[in-house]
Amino acid sequence: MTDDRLSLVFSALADPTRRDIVARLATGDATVNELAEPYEVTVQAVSKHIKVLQDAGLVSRSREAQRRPCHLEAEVFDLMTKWIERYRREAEDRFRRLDALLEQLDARPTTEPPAKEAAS
Amino acid sequence: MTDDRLSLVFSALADPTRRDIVARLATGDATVNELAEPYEVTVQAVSKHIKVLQDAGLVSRSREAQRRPCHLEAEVFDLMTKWIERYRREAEDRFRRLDALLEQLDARPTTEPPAKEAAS
DNA sequence: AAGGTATTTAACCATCCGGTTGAATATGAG
DNA sequence: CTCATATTCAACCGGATGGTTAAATACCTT
Repeated sequence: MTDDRLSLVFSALADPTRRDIVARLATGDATVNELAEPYEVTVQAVSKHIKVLQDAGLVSRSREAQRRPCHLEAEVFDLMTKWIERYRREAEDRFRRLDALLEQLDARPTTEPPAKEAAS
Repeated sequence: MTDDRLSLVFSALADPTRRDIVARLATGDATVNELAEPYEVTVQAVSKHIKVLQDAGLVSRSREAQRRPCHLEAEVFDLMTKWIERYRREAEDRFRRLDALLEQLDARPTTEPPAKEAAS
């Protein structure tokens, strides 16, 4: 159902542990075991979290002996930012227009009725 | 489990229908019935979606006769943008530093061995 | 070949989530 | 009061999700 990229990214970041992992990876690459260490959950659970982040394109892996370090892919953030900014801007523009309209109405003499369709 | 605001917001936007509703609300307020019209799902399902958006602070309601128009609250986007931008910046900075380091190494004379412990 | 470390897979479980139908509530119109 | 409209609440269902334990895989070391 949620196979589009944006859904995967938002969904991945909806979990606090996963956001935490992203925050940790922003300071440098790390292995599953290193990432799992601070948490109480098993390393398998963290492995699953990383799978989710990977499927969302937020994390990539490499190989280095037995280890498989995780690397944060920052570009994916753009996708979110673009979406967010678009609708925020629209909503704020609309708000600004409404605000201007109200100011305009406010400027009129209050003796007149509220201008309910002043036909013609 | 996920009662923090950021989780609620990301989780709310992880659903395509809900993102669609947000997009729709960015162009103007609308009632549940109006919002439900374009979709195949029942109006109850849309009502639930709106509840989720409301709990995340993305949408507010008012009353107007029987209707309860939905209004998009754009400020909440800031929370996400801040979080996203923070880690993107960190990751990009790190990338830039690594890039610079590689360039620096690249500038060295290639006649020398790759500087990996010149043992034996 | 044998053993240790890092990681994933498999099977399972409880809970959450998005959807349904059906009944309840709230408000306005006759 | 009664009816119609708008919305929510309640109970239920199937599939996803986050967690577990136990076993398998991958790679290095000896």
